[in-house]
Amino acid sequence: MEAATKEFISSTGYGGHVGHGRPCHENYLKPPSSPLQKDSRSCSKQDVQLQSTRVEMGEVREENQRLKKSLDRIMKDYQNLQMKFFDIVQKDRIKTTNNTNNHQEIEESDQIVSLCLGRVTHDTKEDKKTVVSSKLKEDDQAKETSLTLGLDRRFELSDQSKVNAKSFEELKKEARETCWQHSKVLKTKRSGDDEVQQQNPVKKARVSVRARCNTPTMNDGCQWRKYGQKISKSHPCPRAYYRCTVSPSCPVRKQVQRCAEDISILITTYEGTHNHPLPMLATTMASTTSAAASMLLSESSSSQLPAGHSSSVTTANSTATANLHGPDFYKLDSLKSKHFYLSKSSFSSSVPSHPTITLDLTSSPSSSLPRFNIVSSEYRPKYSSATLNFNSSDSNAMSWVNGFLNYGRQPYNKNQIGNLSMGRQPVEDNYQSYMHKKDLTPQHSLLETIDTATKAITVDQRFQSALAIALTSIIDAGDIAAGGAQRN
DNA sequence: CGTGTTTGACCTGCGC
DNA sequence: GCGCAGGTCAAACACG
Repeated sequence: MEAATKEFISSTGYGGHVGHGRPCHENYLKPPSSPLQKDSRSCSKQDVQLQSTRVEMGEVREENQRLKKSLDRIMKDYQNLQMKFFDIVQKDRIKTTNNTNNHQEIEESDQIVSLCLGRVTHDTKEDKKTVVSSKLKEDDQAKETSLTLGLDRRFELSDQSKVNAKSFEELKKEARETCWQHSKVLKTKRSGDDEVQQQNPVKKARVSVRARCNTPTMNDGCQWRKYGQKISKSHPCPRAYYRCTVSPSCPVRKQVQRCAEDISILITTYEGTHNHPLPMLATTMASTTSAAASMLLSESSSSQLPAGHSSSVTTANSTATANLHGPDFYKLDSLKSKHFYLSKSSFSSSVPSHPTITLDLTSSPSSSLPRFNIVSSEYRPKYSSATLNFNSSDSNAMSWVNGFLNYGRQPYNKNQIGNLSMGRQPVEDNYQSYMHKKDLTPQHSLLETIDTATKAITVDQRFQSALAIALTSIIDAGDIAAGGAQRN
Protein backbone atom coordinates (compact mmCIF):
# COMPACT_ATOMS: atom_id res chain seq x y z
CA MET A 1 0.00 0.00 0.00
CA GLU A 2 2.70 2.40 0.98
CA ALA A 3 4.87 1.46 -1.94
CA ALA A 4 1.92 1.80 -4.25
CA THR A 5 1.21 5.21 -2.86
CA LYS A 6 4.81 6.25 -3.30
CA GLU A 7 4.75 5.01 -6.85
CA PHE A 8 1.60 6.92 -7.52
CA ILE A 9 2.93 10.05 -5.97
CA SER A 10 6.07 9.73 -8.01
CA SER A 11 4.15 9.16 -11.22
CA THR A 12 1.94 12.13 -10.64
CA GLY A 13 4.76 14.40 -9.72
CA TYR A 14 3.24 14.86 -6.32
CA GLY A 15 6.20 13.79 -4.32
CA GLY A 16 7.46 16.03 -1.60
CA HIS A 17 6.62 19.54 -0.46
CA VAL A 18 3.04 18.84 0.21
CA GLY A 19 1.47 22.07 1.11
CA HIS A 20 4.18 24.07 -0.56
CA GLY A 21 3.99 22.97 -4.12
CA ARG A 22 0.90 22.59 -6.21
CA PRO A 23 -0.30 19.00 -6.46
CA CYS A 24 -0.81 17.62 -9.93
CA HIS A 25 -4.31 16.32 -9.49
CA GLU A 26 -4.95 16.73 -13.18
CA ASN A 27 -2.83 13.71 -14.03
CA TYR A 28 -4.80 11.13 -12.20
CA LEU A 29 -8.08 12.72 -13.12
CA LYS A 30 -7.41 12.45 -16.81
CA PRO A 31 -9.39 9.73 -18.57
CA PRO A 32 -7.33 6.67 -19.40
CA SER A 33 -6.04 6.57 -22.93
CA SER A 34 -4.47 3.15 -23.37
CA PRO A 35 -6.55 0.10 -24.53
CA LEU A 36 -5.89 -1.70 -21.31
CA GLN A 37 -7.11 1.26 -19.35
CA LYS A 38 -10.18 1.44 -21.53
CA ASP A 39 -10.92 -2.17 -20.69
CA SER A 40 -10.85 -1.35 -17.04
CA ARG A 41 -13.09 1.66 -17.43
CA SER A 42 -15.75 -0.06 -15.39
CA CYS A 43 -13.45 0.26 -12.43
CA SER A 44 -12.44 3.83 -13.18
CA LYS A 45 -14.54 5.35 -10.48
CA GLN A 46 -13.08 3.07 -7.89
CA ASP A 47 -9.64 3.70 -9.23
CA VAL A 48 -10.13 7.42 -8.96
CA GLN A 49 -11.36 7.05 -5.44
CA LEU A 50 -8.47 4.79 -4.59
CA GLN A 51 -5.97 7.13 -6.07
CA SER A 52 -7.56 10.07 -4.36
CA THR A 53 -7.31 8.26 -1.09
CA ARG A 54 -3.70 7.47 -1.76
CA VAL A 55 -3.01 11.09 -2.47
CA GLU A 56 -4.61 12.03 0.78
CA MET A 57 -2.50 9.48 2.56
CA GLY A 58 0.54 10.96 0.94
CA GLU A 59 -0.47 14.37 2.14
CA VAL A 60 -0.95 13.12 5.64
CA ARG A 61 2.38 11.36 5.51
CA GLU A 62 4.10 14.48 4.30
CA GLU A 63 2.41 16.51 6.99
CA ASN A 64 3.55 14.01 9.54
CA GLN A 65 7.11 14.28 8.30
CA ARG A 66 6.98 18.03 8.51
CA LEU A 67 5.69 17.88 12.03
CA LYS A 68 8.44 15.49 12.97
CA LYS A 69 11.03 17.81 11.51
CA SER A 70 9.51 20.71 13.36
CA LEU A 71 9.64 18.78 16.58
CA ASP A 72 13.25 17.88 15.96
CA ARG A 73 14.11 21.50 15.37
CA ILE A 74 12.44 22.52 18.59
CA MET A 75 14.27 19.89 20.54
CA LYS A 76 17.56 20.96 19.01
CA ASP A 77 16.76 24.53 19.91
CA TYR A 78 16.15 23.51 23.44
CA GLN A 79 19.33 21.54 23.75
CA ASN A 80 21.43 24.29 22.23
CA LEU A 81 19.91 26.88 24.50
CA GLN A 82 20.60 24.80 27.52
CA MET A 83 24.15 24.14 26.44
CA LYS A 84 24.77 27.82 25.92
CA PHE A 85 23.26 28.69 29.24
CA PHE A 86 25.56 26.36 31.08
CA ASP A 87 28.53 27.60 29.11
CA ILE A 88 27.73 31.17 29.98
CA VAL A 89 27.11 30.41 33.61
CA GLN A 90 30.34 28.52 33.90
CA LYS A 91 32.42 31.19 32.22
CA ASP A 92 30.62 33.92 34.07
CA ARG A 93 31.36 32.28 37.36
CA ILE A 94 35.02 31.92 36.62
CA LYS A 95 35.37 35.50 35.54
CA THR A 96 33.36 36.82 38.40
CA THR A 97 35.42 35.05 40.96
CA ASN A 98 38.59 36.14 39.23
CA ASN A 99 37.59 39.79 39.13
CA THR A 100 36.48 40.21 42.67
CA ASN A 101 37.45 39.23 46.13
CA ASN A 102 34.16 40.35 47.47
CA HIS A 103 32.75 37.63 49.61
CA GLN A 104 29.19 38.36 48.71
CA GLU A 105 29.87 38.25 45.04
CA ILE A 106 31.50 34.91 45.37
CA GLU A 107 28.40 33.77 47.12
CA GLU A 108 26.24 35.10 44.36
CA SER A 109 28.28 33.47 41.72
CA ASP A 110 27.52 30.16 43.28
CA GLN A 111 23.85 30.80 43.41
CA ILE A 112 22.56 29.76 40.07
CA VAL A 113 19.07 29.70 38.83
CA SER A 114 18.93 26.42 37.03
CA LEU A 115 16.56 26.54 34.17
CA CYS A 116 14.54 23.54 33.20
CA LEU A 117 14.14 24.23 29.53
CA GLY A 118 11.16 22.08 28.97
CA ARG A 119 12.77 19.02 30.38
CA VAL A 120 13.95 17.81 33.68
CA THR A 121 15.47 14.68 34.94
CA HIS A 122 13.73 12.92 37.73
CA ASP A 123 16.92 12.22 39.52
CA THR A 124 16.18 14.68 42.26
CA LYS A 125 19.02 13.54 44.45
CA GLU A 126 21.46 15.27 42.14
CA ASP A 127 19.54 18.48 41.98
CA LYS A 128 21.13 20.34 44.80
CA LYS A 129 24.80 19.67 44.41
CA THR A 130 26.01 19.25 40.93
CA VAL A 131 28.74 20.93 39.04
CA VAL A 132 28.23 22.41 35.67
CA SER A 133 30.17 19.75 33.91
CA SER A 134 28.00 17.05 35.34
CA LYS A 135 24.94 18.98 34.36
CA LEU A 136 26.13 18.95 30.81
CA LYS A 137 26.16 15.22 30.98
CA GLU A 138 22.69 15.32 32.35
CA ASP A 139 21.63 17.22 29.31
CA ASP A 140 22.29 14.21 27.24
CA GLN A 141 20.51 12.01 29.65
CA ALA A 142 17.62 14.40 29.69
CA LYS A 143 16.82 13.50 26.15
CA GLU A 144 14.91 10.56 27.43
CA THR A 145 13.14 12.33 30.20
CA SER A 146 9.89 14.12 30.35
CA LEU A 147 9.11 17.66 29.41
CA THR A 148 8.60 20.29 32.02
CA LEU A 149 7.84 23.95 32.24
CA GLY A 150 9.36 26.32 34.68
CA LEU A 151 12.43 27.34 36.49
CA ASP A 152 14.35 25.58 39.09
CA ARG A 153 16.64 27.44 41.34
CA ARG A 154 19.48 25.19 42.24
CA PHE A 155 22.55 25.69 44.24
CA GLU A 156 25.67 24.37 42.81
CA LEU A 157 29.01 23.78 44.39
CA SER A 158 31.69 25.09 42.15
CA ASP A 159 35.39 24.80 42.62
CA GLN A 160 35.50 28.31 43.92
CA SER A 161 32.81 27.64 46.41
CA LYS A 162 34.55 24.53 47.54
CA VAL A 163 37.48 26.74 48.43
CA ASN A 164 35.18 29.07 50.19
CA ALA A 165 33.17 26.56 52.13
CA LYS A 166 31.84 29.17 54.46
CA SER A 167 30.04 31.06 51.74
CA PHE A 168 28.44 27.90 50.51
CA GLU A 169 27.15 27.10 53.94
CA GLU A 170 25.67 30.55 54.09
CA LEU A 171 24.17 29.91 50.72
CA LYS A 172 22.50 26.78 51.89
CA LYS A 173 21.25 28.57 54.94
CA GLU A 174 19.71 31.19 52.77
CA ALA A 175 18.19 28.53 50.62
CA ARG A 176 16.44 27.13 53.62
CA GLU A 177 15.28 30.54 54.68
CA THR A 178 13.96 31.40 51.28
CA CYS A 179 12.27 28.11 50.78
CA TRP A 180 9.24 29.14 48.92
CA GLN A 181 5.77 28.25 49.74
CA HIS A 182 5.96 24.77 48.47
CA SER A 183 6.91 23.89 51.96
CA LYS A 184 3.70 25.46 53.06
CA VAL A 185 1.79 23.76 50.38
CA LEU A 186 3.36 20.49 51.23
CA LYS A 187 2.01 20.80 54.72
CA THR A 188 -1.46 20.75 53.36
CA LYS A 189 -3.33 17.97 51.74
CA ARG A 190 -0.98 17.91 48.79
CA SER A 191 1.89 17.42 51.14
CA GLY A 192 1.73 13.69 50.90
CA ASP A 193 3.70 13.76 47.75
CA ASP A 194 7.25 13.41 48.96
CA GLU A 195 8.48 13.39 45.45
CA VAL A 196 7.30 16.90 44.94
CA GLN A 197 8.94 18.02 48.07
CA GLN A 198 12.24 16.62 47.02
CA GLN A 199 12.00 18.15 43.63
CA ASN A 200 11.36 21.63 44.92
CA PRO A 201 13.49 22.20 47.92
CA VAL A 202 14.05 25.90 47.36
CA LYS A 203 12.17 28.93 46.28
CA LYS A 204 11.32 29.02 42.62
CA ALA A 205 12.24 31.73 40.25
CA ARG A 206 9.29 33.18 38.45
CA VAL A 207 8.74 33.93 34.87
CA SER A 208 6.23 36.60 34.18
CA VAL A 209 4.77 37.19 30.73
CA ARG A 210 3.14 40.47 29.86
CA ALA A 211 0.99 40.40 26.79
CA ARG A 212 -2.00 42.18 25.44
CA CYS A 213 -4.85 39.80 25.71
CA ASN A 214 -8.57 40.38 25.68
CA THR A 215 -9.25 37.02 27.23
CA PRO A 216 -9.23 36.19 30.93
CA THR A 217 -6.15 34.02 30.55
CA MET A 218 -3.58 33.15 27.95
CA ASN A 219 -3.66 29.73 26.45
CA ASP A 220 -0.21 28.41 27.23
CA GLY A 221 -0.89 24.80 26.43
CA CYS A 222 -1.34 23.61 29.97
CA GLN A 223 -4.44 22.80 31.91
CA TRP A 224 -5.07 25.02 34.89
CA ARG A 225 -7.53 25.04 37.69
CA LYS A 226 -8.36 28.24 39.45
CA TYR A 227 -8.06 27.92 43.18
CA GLY A 228 -8.21 31.44 44.43
CA GLN A 229 -8.57 35.10 43.70
CA LYS A 230 -7.42 38.11 45.59
CA ILE A 231 -8.04 41.80 45.40
CA SER A 232 -5.29 43.88 46.88
CA LYS A 233 -5.67 47.45 47.98
CA SER A 234 -2.73 48.59 45.94
CA HIS A 235 -4.01 47.04 42.74
CA PRO A 236 -7.40 47.68 41.15
CA CYS A 237 -7.51 44.38 39.35
CA PRO A 238 -7.98 41.07 41.10
CA ARG A 239 -5.28 38.46 40.93
CA ALA A 240 -6.27 34.93 40.06
CA TYR A 241 -4.39 31.87 41.20
CA TYR A 242 -4.15 28.76 39.09
CA ARG A 243 -2.46 25.46 39.55
CA CYS A 244 -1.58 22.92 36.94
CA THR A 245 -4.05 20.07 36.68
CA VAL A 246 -2.27 18.00 34.08
CA SER A 247 -0.79 15.96 36.89
CA PRO A 248 -2.32 15.84 40.37
CA SER A 249 1.09 16.21 41.95
CA CYS A 250 2.32 18.96 39.65
CA PRO A 251 3.57 21.87 41.77
CA VAL A 252 3.42 24.48 39.05
CA ARG A 253 1.22 27.49 39.65
CA LYS A 254 0.51 30.64 37.85
CA GLN A 255 -0.92 33.98 38.73
CA VAL A 256 -2.92 36.05 36.32
CA GLN A 257 -3.55 39.72 36.78
CA ARG A 258 -4.34 42.68 34.62
CA CYS A 259 -1.84 45.49 34.47
CA ALA A 260 -2.85 48.42 36.60
CA GLU A 261 -1.78 50.98 34.01
CA ASP A 262 -3.39 49.20 31.13
CA ILE A 263 -6.03 46.61 31.78
CA SER A 264 -5.63 45.25 28.30
CA ILE A 265 -2.28 43.87 29.36
CA LEU A 266 -2.43 40.49 30.94
CA ILE A 267 0.38 39.55 33.28
CA THR A 268 0.86 35.85 33.76
CA THR A 269 3.44 34.67 36.23
CA TYR A 270 4.59 31.07 36.29
CA GLU A 271 6.42 29.37 39.08
CA GLY A 272 7.50 25.85 39.69
CA THR A 273 8.51 22.96 37.53
CA HIS A 274 6.18 20.56 35.86
CA ASN A 275 6.74 16.97 36.79
CA HIS A 276 4.94 15.56 33.80
CA PRO A 277 5.18 15.71 30.03
CA LEU A 278 3.97 18.89 28.48
CA PRO A 279 2.05 19.67 25.35
CA MET A 280 4.11 21.22 22.59
CA LEU A 281 2.64 24.62 23.18
CA ALA A 282 3.66 24.64 26.79
CA THR A 283 7.07 23.28 25.92
CA THR A 284 7.81 26.09 23.54
CA MET A 285 6.59 28.53 26.11
CA ALA A 286 8.93 27.01 28.61
CA SER A 287 11.82 27.24 26.22
CA THR A 288 11.19 30.90 25.62
CA THR A 289 10.75 31.99 29.18
CA SER A 290 13.60 29.88 30.36
CA ALA A 291 15.92 31.13 27.70
CA ALA A 292 15.14 34.68 28.68
CA ALA A 293 15.54 33.90 32.31
CA SER A 294 18.78 32.11 31.79
CA MET A 295 20.41 35.09 30.16
CA LEU A 296 19.13 37.59 32.64
CA LEU A 297 19.67 35.62 35.75
CA SER A 298 23.14 34.74 34.74
CA GLU A 299 23.65 38.46 34.47
CA SER A 300 22.08 39.28 37.77
CA SER A 301 24.12 36.65 39.50
CA SER A 302 27.24 38.59 38.78
CA SER A 303 26.02 42.13 38.82
CA GLN A 304 24.27 44.21 41.36
CA LEU A 305 21.98 47.12 41.57
CA PRO A 306 20.29 48.54 44.60
CA ALA A 307 16.96 47.05 45.32
CA GLY A 308 14.06 48.77 43.73
CA HIS A 309 16.18 50.26 41.00
CA SER A 310 15.85 49.29 37.48
CA SER A 311 17.77 50.11 34.41
CA SER A 312 16.82 50.05 30.83
CA VAL A 313 19.12 49.23 28.03
CA THR A 314 18.29 49.59 24.42
CA THR A 315 20.24 47.90 21.73
CA ALA A 316 19.39 49.83 18.66
CA ASN A 317 19.37 47.89 15.46
CA SER A 318 20.84 44.85 17.01
CA THR A 319 17.73 42.95 16.26
CA ALA A 320 16.99 44.69 13.06
CA THR A 321 19.96 43.15 11.37
CA ALA A 322 19.88 39.92 13.18
CA ASN A 323 19.06 36.77 11.43
CA LEU A 324 15.76 35.72 12.75
CA HIS A 325 15.33 32.30 11.42
CA GLY A 326 13.51 29.62 13.20
CA PRO A 327 10.82 27.06 12.77
CA ASP A 328 7.22 27.89 12.09
CA PHE A 329 7.69 31.55 11.59
CA TYR A 330 5.14 31.36 8.90
CA LYS A 331 2.65 31.52 11.67
CA LEU A 332 3.84 34.91 12.72
CA ASP A 333 1.72 36.85 10.34
CA SER A 334 -0.33 37.85 13.28
CA LEU A 335 2.67 39.71 14.56
CA LYS A 336 2.47 42.13 11.74
CA SER A 337 -0.15 44.04 13.58
CA LYS A 338 1.49 43.64 16.95
CA HIS A 339 4.24 45.68 18.44
CA PHE A 340 6.39 45.20 21.44
CA TYR A 341 7.46 47.88 23.76
CA LEU A 342 9.13 48.36 27.02
CA SER A 343 7.02 48.83 30.05
CA LYS A 344 7.81 48.70 33.66
CA SER A 345 6.82 45.54 35.36
CA SER A 346 4.07 46.27 37.77
CA PHE A 347 3.11 42.81 38.71
CA SER A 348 6.55 41.80 39.76
CA SER A 349 6.58 44.44 42.38
CA SER A 350 3.33 43.17 43.73
CA VAL A 351 4.75 39.74 44.23
CA PRO A 352 8.14 40.65 45.56
CA SER A 353 8.93 37.38 47.27
CA HIS A 354 10.57 35.74 44.31
CA PRO A 355 13.14 36.56 41.69
CA THR A 356 11.05 37.27 38.67
CA ILE A 357 11.79 37.52 35.03
CA THR A 358 9.27 39.40 32.99
CA LEU A 359 8.89 38.75 29.31
CA ASP A 360 7.22 41.83 27.95
CA LEU A 361 5.24 41.20 24.80
CA THR A 362 3.09 44.26 24.95
CA SER A 363 2.95 47.06 22.47
CA SER A 364 3.55 50.70 23.06
CA PRO A 365 0.81 53.12 22.20
CA SER A 366 3.45 55.75 21.64
CA SER A 367 5.63 53.77 19.35
CA SER A 368 4.96 51.84 16.23
CA LEU A 369 8.23 50.05 16.40
CA PRO A 370 8.24 46.42 17.22
CA ARG A 371 10.24 45.45 20.24
CA PHE A 372 10.95 42.47 22.30
CA ASN A 373 11.44 43.23 25.91
CA ILE A 374 12.51 41.15 28.77
CA VAL A 375 12.26 42.71 32.15
CA SER A 376 14.09 41.23 35.03
CA SER A 377 12.61 42.42 38.24
CA GLU A 378 13.82 41.11 41.51
CA TYR A 379 13.21 42.45 44.90
CA ARG A 380 16.32 41.50 46.71
CA PRO A 381 19.51 43.49 46.62
CA LYS A 382 21.42 40.51 45.42
CA TYR A 383 19.28 40.32 42.33
CA SER A 384 19.75 43.12 39.96
CA SER A 385 16.76 44.68 38.37
CA ALA A 386 17.26 45.31 34.74
CA THR A 387 15.53 45.59 31.47
CA LEU A 388 16.56 43.94 28.30
CA ASN A 389 15.14 45.65 25.35
CA PHE A 390 15.02 43.66 22.19
CA ASN A 391 14.54 46.69 20.15
CA SER A 392 14.42 47.04 16.49
CA SER A 393 14.26 50.61 15.44
CA ASP A 394 14.34 53.09 12.67
CA SER A 395 14.01 51.96 9.14
CA ASN A 396 15.17 48.50 9.94
CA ALA A 397 12.15 47.79 12.03
CA MET A 398 10.04 46.35 9.32
CA SER A 399 12.90 44.47 7.78
CA TRP A 400 13.28 42.90 11.14
CA VAL A 401 9.67 41.85 11.09
CA ASN A 402 9.97 40.71 7.54
CA GLY A 403 12.98 38.67 8.44
CA PHE A 404 10.86 37.07 11.06
CA LEU A 405 7.94 36.47 8.85
CA ASN A 406 9.82 35.26 5.87
CA TYR A 407 11.60 32.44 7.51
CA GLY A 408 11.42 29.38 5.39
CA ARG A 409 10.41 31.36 2.37
CA GLN A 410 13.59 33.18 1.59
CA PRO A 411 17.13 32.02 1.17
CA TYR A 412 19.67 32.93 3.72
CA ASN A 413 20.82 36.49 3.46
CA LYS A 414 24.53 36.62 3.98
CA ASN A 415 24.35 40.27 4.84
CA GLN A 416 22.50 39.47 7.94
CA ILE A 417 24.23 39.03 11.19
CA GLY A 418 24.14 35.55 12.55
CA ASN A 419 23.69 32.44 10.54
CA LEU A 420 21.02 30.29 9.12
CA SER A 421 22.79 27.00 9.27
CA MET A 422 22.83 25.09 12.46
CA GLY A 423 26.59 25.23 12.50
CA ARG A 424 27.78 26.38 15.87
CA GLN A 425 30.68 28.56 15.06
CA PRO A 426 29.05 31.88 14.22
CA VAL A 427 26.75 31.64 17.15
CA GLU A 428 29.62 30.61 19.32
CA ASP A 429 31.48 33.65 18.14
CA ASN A 430 28.67 35.81 19.30
CA TYR A 431 28.77 34.22 22.65
CA GLN A 432 32.51 34.49 22.79
CA SER A 433 32.14 38.15 22.06
CA TYR A 434 29.52 38.35 24.72
CA MET A 435 31.75 36.62 27.19
CA HIS A 436 34.63 38.89 26.28
CA LYS A 437 32.55 41.88 27.02
CA LYS A 438 31.48 40.38 30.28
CA ASP A 439 35.02 40.67 31.44
CA LEU A 440 34.23 44.04 32.91
CA THR A 441 34.36 45.60 36.26
CA PRO A 442 31.23 45.16 38.33
CA GLN A 443 30.72 48.89 38.67
CA HIS A 444 29.99 49.62 35.07
CA SER A 445 29.39 46.22 33.69
CA LEU A 446 25.70 45.80 34.27
CA LEU A 447 24.30 47.98 31.57
CA GLU A 448 26.96 47.02 29.14
CA THR A 449 26.79 43.35 29.85
CA ILE A 450 23.06 43.40 29.58
CA ASP A 451 23.49 45.18 26.33
CA THR A 452 25.84 42.55 25.09
CA ALA A 453 23.62 39.85 26.44
CA THR A 454 20.79 41.38 24.51
CA LYS A 455 22.85 41.27 21.40
CA ALA A 456 23.84 37.73 22.08
CA ILE A 457 20.24 36.73 22.44
CA THR A 458 19.05 38.69 19.48
CA VAL A 459 21.52 37.12 17.16
CA ASP A 460 20.84 33.67 18.49
CA GLN A 461 18.37 32.13 16.15
CA ARG A 462 17.57 29.35 18.53
CA PHE A 463 16.45 31.68 21.22
CA GLN A 464 14.43 33.54 18.69
CA SER A 465 12.95 30.34 17.44
CA ALA A 466 11.62 29.48 20.81
CA LEU A 467 10.51 33.03 21.35
CA ALA A 468 8.71 33.18 18.09
CA ILE A 469 6.87 29.96 18.68
CA ALA A 470 5.78 31.05 22.08
CA LEU A 471 4.68 34.41 20.78
CA THR A 472 2.67 32.78 18.10
CA SER A 473 1.14 30.47 20.60
CA ILE A 474 0.21 33.27 22.90
CA ILE A 475 -1.16 35.58 20.29
CA ASP A 476 -2.94 33.03 18.20
CA ALA A 477 -4.21 30.80 20.90
CA GLY A 478 -4.97 33.50 23.36
CA ASP A 479 -7.65 35.00 21.20
CA ILE A 480 -9.22 31.70 20.42
CA ALA A 481 -9.18 29.96 23.69
CA ALA A 482 -10.81 32.43 26.00
CA GLY A 483 -13.52 30.11 27.15
CA GLY A 484 -11.35 27.03 27.07
CA ALA A 485 -8.56 28.55 29.04
CA GLN A 486 -10.97 29.92 31.55
CA ARG A 487 -12.53 26.56 31.84
CA ASN A 488 -9.20 24.99 32.41
C1' DC B 1 -22.92 13.80 38.73
C1' DG B 2 -18.37 15.29 37.79
C1' DT B 3 -15.63 19.23 37.09
C1' DG B 4 -14.43 23.87 37.53
C1' DT B 5 -15.32 28.56 39.62
C1' DT B 6 -16.43 31.70 43.30
C1' DT B 7 -15.59 33.65 47.61
C1' DG B 8 -15.13 34.17 52.50
C1' DA B 9 -12.16 32.33 55.97
C1' DC B 10 -7.84 31.06 57.37
C1' DC B 11 -2.69 30.75 57.61
C1' DT B 12 1.77 32.74 57.31
C1' DG B 13 5.36 36.14 56.84
C1' DC B 14 6.79 40.70 57.37
C1' DG B 15 7.10 45.49 58.84
C1' DC B 16 6.17 48.71 62.39
C1' DG C 1 2.02 42.19 69.59
C1' DC C 2 -0.60 44.02 65.93
C1' DG C 3 -2.04 44.92 61.38
C1' DC C 4 -1.52 44.16 56.63
C1' DA C 5 -0.88 41.63 52.47
C1' DG C 6 0.05 37.46 49.90
C1' DG C 7 -1.33 33.00 49.35
C1' DT C 8 -4.30 28.93 50.07
C1' DC C 9 -8.26 26.21 51.53
C1' DA C 10 -12.74 24.50 51.11
C1' DA C 11 -17.72 24.84 51.07
C1' DA C 12 -21.13 26.53 48.08
C1' DC C 13 -22.38 27.17 43.62
C1' DA C 14 -22.64 26.89 38.40
C1' DC C 15 -22.42 24.39 34.31
C1' DG C 16 -22.49 20.77 30.84
